[in-house]
Amino acid sequence: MNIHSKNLPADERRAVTVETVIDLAGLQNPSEITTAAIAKHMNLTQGALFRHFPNKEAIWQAVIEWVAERLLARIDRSAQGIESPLAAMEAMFMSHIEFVAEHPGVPRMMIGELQRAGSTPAKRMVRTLIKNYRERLHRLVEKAKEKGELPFTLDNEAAATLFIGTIQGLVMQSLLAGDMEGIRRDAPRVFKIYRSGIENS
Amino acid sequence: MNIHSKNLPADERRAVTVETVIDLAGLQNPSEITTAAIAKHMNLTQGALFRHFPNKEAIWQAVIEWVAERLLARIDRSAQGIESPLAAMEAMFMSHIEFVAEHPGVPRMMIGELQRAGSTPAKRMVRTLIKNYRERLHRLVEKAKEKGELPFTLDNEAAATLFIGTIQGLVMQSLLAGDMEGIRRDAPRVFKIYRSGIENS
DNA sequence: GGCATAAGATAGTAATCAATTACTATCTTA
DNA sequence: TAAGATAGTAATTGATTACTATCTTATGCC
Repeated sequence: MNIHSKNLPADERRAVTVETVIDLAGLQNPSEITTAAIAKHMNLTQGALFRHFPNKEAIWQAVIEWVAERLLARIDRSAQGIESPLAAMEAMFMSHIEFVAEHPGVPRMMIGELQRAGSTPAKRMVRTLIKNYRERLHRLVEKAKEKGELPFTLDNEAAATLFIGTIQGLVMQSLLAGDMEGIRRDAPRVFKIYRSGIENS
Repeated sequence: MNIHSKNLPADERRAVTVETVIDLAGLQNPSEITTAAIAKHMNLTQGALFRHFPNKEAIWQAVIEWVAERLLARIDRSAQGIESPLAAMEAMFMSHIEFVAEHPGVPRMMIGELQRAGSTPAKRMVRTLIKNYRERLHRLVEKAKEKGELPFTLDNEAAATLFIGTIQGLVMQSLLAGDMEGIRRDAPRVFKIYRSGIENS
């Protein structure tokens, strides 16, 4: 019943599909990924995909769901057991960067999804993900203020926006350079400036 | 010979096309803008577009060219005559934000272009634009160090990455909120943190 | 006022897309 | 081991895409 047998159970086939899409998104413009390309990349016929998903939108929804679960779990785990809220924020930042470096297709998909007009199910999921992300940041910033690690004068919302924006900026620069690996090298240098920024506001 | 007469000279028609594409990019996913949509939005038939552009790629190229010229001119003008390099950087930041708020389609197009695989002419132009942008930042940071406004220990490249990343992050949050106007409100708050960051590194 | 030409309209083309169909292979279980 | 359930194939659908060929009209010049 493993991945190499021809006929997979529906839930495993869906899982393989999600991984395939994330793979492909690392190689090409996510909005140009066709159902035929997905199927080919997983040695399946195009029509078979629709045995497991009602339509293409449902595939994207499943992918975003996968991302949201993994990313939040990963950053939560990275911050676990760290006393200092500021150190926890740094751990979150680095594990987020590590996640993105491992799955370069992920930020590309999220960016592509945000570009879509209106309110698709997938776009709503991205929104929810970032809302949850901001809430975690907000709690950490508040704790840091209580512990005296950050000044009470710090603008919480701006700090959260810049935290996420810093990551998004790093992703953009990597897209520009066509090299998502370099993000591991640049991230600590950029975070250092961010940290100085919130510590002195 | 104005915009409302039916038959425009070729160069004016091209100019109108560029403006139309930027308009549309503010309303929908740039990668989903069809030549039919462009033509309809400017009261022209689809086929007529190809009297003025050899293919669709050339339209995108013209748009990016328009953006690169205007944006660099605008930020250069905003920094002109400002003694303090740090104040000049702030002026650049704010005029960039103002530009983006006026033309919400612009960052969406740039982001979309960066997503494209390989190396299209338009993508190369985006790359060049950002290279020029970084050079301007680099010069200002160096001048600021000489004048004692910024510490010599500051990491120039990280500072440039975070400057651009901060803007990109603000754009992303606006895309998320579906409201590019709010960027004017958030920008000064976020820049304040960025400024503290580079001043204390 | 007639005429050359630039600009636009009309009506196509071939290619590509997501989705559906009729059918077949494989697995599960009674 | 027979029979139903599940998963996959191959071919086809209508819609949409960028692009083109041909015909028509507007504009500027002498």
